[in-house]
Amino acid sequence: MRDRPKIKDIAEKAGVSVATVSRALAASTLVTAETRQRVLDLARELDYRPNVSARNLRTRRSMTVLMVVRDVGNPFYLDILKGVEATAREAGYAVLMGNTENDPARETEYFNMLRDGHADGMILMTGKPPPAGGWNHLPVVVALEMIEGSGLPHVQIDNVAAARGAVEHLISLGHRRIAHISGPVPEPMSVYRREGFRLAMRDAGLTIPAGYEVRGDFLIESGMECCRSLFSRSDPPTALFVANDEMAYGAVHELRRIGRAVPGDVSVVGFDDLYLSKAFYPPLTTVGQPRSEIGRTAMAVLLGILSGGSEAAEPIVLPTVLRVRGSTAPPRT
Amino acid sequence: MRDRPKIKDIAEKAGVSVATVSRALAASTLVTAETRQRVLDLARELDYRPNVSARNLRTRRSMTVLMVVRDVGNPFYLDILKGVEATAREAGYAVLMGNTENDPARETEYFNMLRDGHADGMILMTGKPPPAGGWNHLPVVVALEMIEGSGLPHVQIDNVAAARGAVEHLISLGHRRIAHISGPVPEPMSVYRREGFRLAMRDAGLTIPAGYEVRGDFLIESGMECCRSLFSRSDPPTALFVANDEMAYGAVHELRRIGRAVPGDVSVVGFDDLYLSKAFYPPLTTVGQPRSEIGRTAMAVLLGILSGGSEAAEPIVLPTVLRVRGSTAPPRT
DNA sequence: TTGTAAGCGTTATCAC
DNA sequence: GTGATAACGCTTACAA
Repeated sequence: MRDRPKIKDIAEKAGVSVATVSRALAASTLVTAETRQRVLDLARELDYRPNVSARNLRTRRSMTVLMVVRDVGNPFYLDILKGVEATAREAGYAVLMGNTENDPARETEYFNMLRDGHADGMILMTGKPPPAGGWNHLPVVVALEMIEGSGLPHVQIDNVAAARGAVEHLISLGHRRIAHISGPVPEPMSVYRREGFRLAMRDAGLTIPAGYEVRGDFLIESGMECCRSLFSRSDPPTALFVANDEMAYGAVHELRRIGRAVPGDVSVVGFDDLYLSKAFYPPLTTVGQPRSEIGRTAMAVLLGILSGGSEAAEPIVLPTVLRVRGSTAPPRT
Repeated sequence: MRDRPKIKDIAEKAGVSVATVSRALAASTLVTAETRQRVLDLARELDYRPNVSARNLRTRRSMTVLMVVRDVGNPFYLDILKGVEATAREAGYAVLMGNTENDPARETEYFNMLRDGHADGMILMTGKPPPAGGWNHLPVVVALEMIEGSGLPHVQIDNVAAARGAVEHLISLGHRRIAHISGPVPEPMSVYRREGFRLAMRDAGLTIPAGYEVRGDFLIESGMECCRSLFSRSDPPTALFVANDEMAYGAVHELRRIGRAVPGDVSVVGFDDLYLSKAFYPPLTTVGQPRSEIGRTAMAVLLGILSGGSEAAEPIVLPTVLRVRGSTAPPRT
């Protein structure tokens, strides 16, 4: 940074004005090929790089987007980040990481970064709406989560239908006593997955015994605890629909600990298809989400907004797929 | 961004000069408490936020650091990122993500971002040195990897000793025929872990049969393939030291596929202690790295450099711990 | 086609 | 203590 060559230096050496240099560098047509080449050669020779702060100040853009998640430590976001990063890079944008840890102060702080010019746009995956007041028409795309009534563009999956399909799989195997380990309801994503569970059960004419819906927090340990409570009952389930893979790992772990075979005694279905679920034992039956595509699509939508396009009013819903593996089987008869 | 209030607006409303406003906002002592309060109230009222581009241009700092990894999709980096992010945030820095995919062009591109003012410093985890020429004394901290002869500050673990300890564990259980699935040698990290394997074997007076060292690439599939080649031999090993957990998952998966029990027939030790290894079946014996602390420490070192401190000449070596779990046992007699 | 000059919104250096 | 004012390095009317 210190003593980097600037446009002025190139201008002096080339015997032209700074304006011409700027135009040449921008590949403007308003400059002869000859002078343009001279400037380019000089720039290369001096190893010139434009100062981004100066450029940003002048152009009022940062060519940076902000990706805000609840927890950077969650492996679920990896492929999404990867998709966002790839698409952003292609378009010349850098990606800033935002981590809220569900802290409201941090959430608004990241929105502020949009206004102070830190970033031009945001991909929001916290499920929390922008703070009220003057926050309209922000270049924000909501991914994964749903922020109802926000009017923001969304890129998501159909959680209800996906969950329903997963439970229907269990039912079609012959299970009747199916329990659900949910996410942290009343967050929309958790509510929708639970809703899918309920719909599938209802349509099959099955009742959900009291206490068969247990609330978790999406972490491994929580899967273990919820599982423990379900299997301390006198009427334990023969199958579990778990709201995400991590809790499913925990549930399987706990089942093994208390001596129940998976899928022999209990079938388990997860949600997310983390990259490890296929190497898990038993390989986990789970709902696959197109994470990488969610990231790429969200970034593409954001790019559209940033280049002045109109925002799509309808949420973009990407398809999921049920991956049937070794953790589900017919119930023991 | 558009039509945000600026210092000038506050100055006019407060009836003072922009200089005074700037000073008041900076909590300078060169301003009366009274005017300071007036400015602060006004700033809050107008919902003022300083323009970062203008500030960066003037101060010649971006208050941003760049964290560059080989593959953002690798879960191994999660806790490190989390540590970096937390420490950076406390110090008022934002974190930009860089992803090289081992592409040399990208690697230099991220170094360029340091020079063009995109970021003030970098935490480098690619193992690739800065491009030659004029790159001296860059505010770069190398984490995890080793870039020998670079003169850059390092935050790392002792891979040789950690690997050695893992293999000694297998030896102490009574194993004699121990094979090694390595990372992509000749990369330093992979070489060091293999070196630890060799030293432990040598010290125990054990020979390593030809072909007992198989080269992987740190991914699950590679663990499966390497394992397959080892167990197609007439003298298969009774224990495996695998250079990372992901390949260990793959190896265990493959062992199960060919009907070998873990740890009954074959013991397996991994490296990294990914957050899933304890929920894996069998729970994986592995070398635990203080990932979060590596991230925090690397960022702290970088902050020291950025605030003008002298760089530590000696690498900072953080301790590892062997986590003995269920994937290792004495060999079948 | 090129040059001149006016900003972009701050912070820092002077005076007063 | 406070106020003019000059940078910071770039882009872009407007002139020539």
